[in-house]
Amino acid sequence: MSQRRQELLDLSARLFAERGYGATTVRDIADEAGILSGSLYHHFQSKEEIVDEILSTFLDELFTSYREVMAQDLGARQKLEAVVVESFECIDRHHAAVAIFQNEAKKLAQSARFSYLNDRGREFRELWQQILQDGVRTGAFRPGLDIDLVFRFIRDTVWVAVRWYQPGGRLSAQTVAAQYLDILLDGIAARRGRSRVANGIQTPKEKQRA
Amino acid sequence: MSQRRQELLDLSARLFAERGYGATTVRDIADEAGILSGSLYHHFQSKEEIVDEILSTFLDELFTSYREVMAQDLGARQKLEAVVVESFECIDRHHAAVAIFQNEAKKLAQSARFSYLNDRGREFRELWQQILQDGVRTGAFRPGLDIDLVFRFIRDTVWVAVRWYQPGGRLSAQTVAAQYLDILLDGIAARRGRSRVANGIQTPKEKQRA
DNA sequence: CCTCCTACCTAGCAAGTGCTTGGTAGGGTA
DNA sequence: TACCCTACCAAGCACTTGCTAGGTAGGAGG
Repeated sequence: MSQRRQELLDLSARLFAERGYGATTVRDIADEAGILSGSLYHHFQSKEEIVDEILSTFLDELFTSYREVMAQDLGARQKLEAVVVESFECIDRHHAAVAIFQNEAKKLAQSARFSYLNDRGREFRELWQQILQDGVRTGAFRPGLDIDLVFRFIRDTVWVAVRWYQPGGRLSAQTVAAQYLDILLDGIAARRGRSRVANGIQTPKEKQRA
Repeated sequence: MSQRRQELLDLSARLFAERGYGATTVRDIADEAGILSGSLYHHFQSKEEIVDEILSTFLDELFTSYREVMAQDLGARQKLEAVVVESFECIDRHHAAVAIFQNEAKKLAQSARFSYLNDRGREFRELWQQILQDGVRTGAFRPGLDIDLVFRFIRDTVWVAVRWYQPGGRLSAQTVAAQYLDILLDGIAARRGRSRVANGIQTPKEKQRA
């Protein structure tokens, strides 16, 4: 993979994230790169190939780290914490790709070329629902949870954060993840007899390093 | 307002929600209506006017009901409950308009015609943050909450539900609202010595009726 | 020196885009 | 009868879209 090609991918990802895939023209991309639109076709076969490569690269990395977490011997609550942290770190590292995925996946997945988006979505759901079910079974999470509903709440809240989260901004991915887990696990209502301070959540990776 | 015009607005809203505003052509709308694209311009001055009317009608109604809630003499927790319920009911009633707002507001708001979207966004944020601040001050919500962060979590989770919520489906807007509030207020973690059963949250309106 | 390769340019095509212009059928009103 | 109004059609214009075909500058390797 040539360096120039990677530059064009990064730059395209930024524009797709900002303006949307459909609203970004090949001329926009070329302008940003300082070349003419036709010259893009020396590097890529089509506009679709660009967004395809952006998304599949990102998804491959995300699911690799998800599977690492799931392979570890952890309780449901720790798995949930680890996966949430992993997700926010992914938003941090692949900000543009996550934004594109959020905004365009539904439309793109209708085309055969992007059918893997549906597969990933299914794997994603099964992974989260397994964590939730395990947690309810072992007593980590409270009984009677509507797994389907809780899954959607978590999924949406985590990933939609890409709309306002800024890598390198006031809040680090780890801080946001910790605060989010705090709300998700214990709620925002006041309560007595229990410390509610952010309690130093660690990813499995960090525990390994320590 | 002619009846035909309202039909065209509803139909356009559906298409904009499904395919996106930019990706829906005036020919798509006309086809769906069984007329030719040029004929649309008898009813509307432009494609922008269509989406403008869809969004402003929806937002006017939403903020009317929000202001009703805020005018009532309620504690922070009840206000939060009422506003969440009101929001989910709004998703139920104006499904297409909410979806359009979610997906297109950011881009549209850049144009002068849609500057009111920014105003609404600001009023929206101030309203929610006031509830959260009151709640922390009066002890209804736990101290030390990052108001800014919590606001974004709530806002995103409530409104992004439009992506999967189906009016007339398995879950009613009230059920979803109740379960969501249950998670938001008390979390999903197991805990002893307190009933965690869904606890019959009522909107102020329902309390008036009762 | 010659050949090849990478990265680009020039010019343009076919298919669409929002929107305009001039016209018409059919119903209500005076 | 004469007129007007609403709701539409027919045709097309100016522009933008993704993409293509053929060409070129400059460096690497024999």
